[in-house]
Amino acid sequence: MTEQPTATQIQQFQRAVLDWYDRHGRTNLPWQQEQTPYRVWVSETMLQQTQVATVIPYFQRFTTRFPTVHELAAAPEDDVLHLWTGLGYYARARNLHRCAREVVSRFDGSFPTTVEALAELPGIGRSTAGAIVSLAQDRPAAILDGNVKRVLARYHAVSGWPGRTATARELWALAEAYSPAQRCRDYTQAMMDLGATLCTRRNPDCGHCPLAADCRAHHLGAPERYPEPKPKKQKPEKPTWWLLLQLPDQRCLLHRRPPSGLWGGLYCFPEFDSAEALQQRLQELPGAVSAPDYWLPFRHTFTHFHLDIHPVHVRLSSPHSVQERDRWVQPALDEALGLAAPTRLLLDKLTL
DNA sequence: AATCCGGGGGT
DNA sequence: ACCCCAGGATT
Repeated sequence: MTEQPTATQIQQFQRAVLDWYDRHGRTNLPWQQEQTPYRVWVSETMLQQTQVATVIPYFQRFTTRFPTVHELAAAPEDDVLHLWTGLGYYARARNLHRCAREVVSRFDGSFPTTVEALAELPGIGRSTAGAIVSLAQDRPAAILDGNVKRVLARYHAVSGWPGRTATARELWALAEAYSPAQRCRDYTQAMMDLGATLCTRRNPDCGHCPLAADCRAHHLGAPERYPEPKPKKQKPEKPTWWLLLQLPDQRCLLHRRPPSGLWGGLYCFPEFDSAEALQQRLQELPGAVSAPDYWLPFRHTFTHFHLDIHPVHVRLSSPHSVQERDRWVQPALDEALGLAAPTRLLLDKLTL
């Protein structure tokens, strides 16, 4: 168990971090301009499990289409998922939308001002709530994102994987201990900048780090050993056959997935567990059907398994009536629908 | 307390 | 091929 720092150590730590921030901190990120609770919330949500460079264009499009929480709350869910297409972790988008509606209906469009109240909203946890309070309101609140985890785990040589409860509890205690009463916004931004630019996962630049003098991992000569990696297990492989049904006018049949779970709420090609199951479905289709064209399978890897996708392209002479959840979609048109990355990829190929 | 949820960029 | 990233919800 890591011992808590003394008051003197805390002051040294904060001064070193803030002095460094004044000289080297980042000030030009899109979400640092006009730091409202809404913009901080959207950016923090996008940045969960997603890197800054990837997020920037998504953030720009999203805040242009939805400048305030009111436009977001008023939008159909498909519009929100559409702007999230390719970002992954689509539950984030659904929670964002639900949360916007709650903020508008319950709080008249103004975000709550305490960590506790914020963390009760869908999609906002302890860290994101702390980010909104400290960054948008400049009031004291700790965050514990990947950057802060890395800085603190190294500074105190905290053992264990941060996904373990005991390790997370230690890191949170340290994050709270160092969180200052003044310059809350600058401190939070400084810790994220430190983790993102110097205290990086590999090849940390300890030579320029303001905390190196008292960093235990640095003194051990092995900063990269902290935080400890997640214990890995091998991923199972799952084959799937996707039916790419296309009309003479190029439109394709897409099916809306259930609202929760993998790719929840997104539109996908009809999927089958085997080629035989897909062929059986073809026989049930009304109208003339071309011979199936079996495309080269490709792999889409998730956190926990490999999905081996076997696309089967079939041309259909005329559209048949479809269920409520199904739609005929023009692949070239960027319709307001949420699509998973492999679906977007195949639709692009179908326009050629 | 452990598991689930995407996709991309770096090495 | 493998690493993991500005986490939160669900079980």
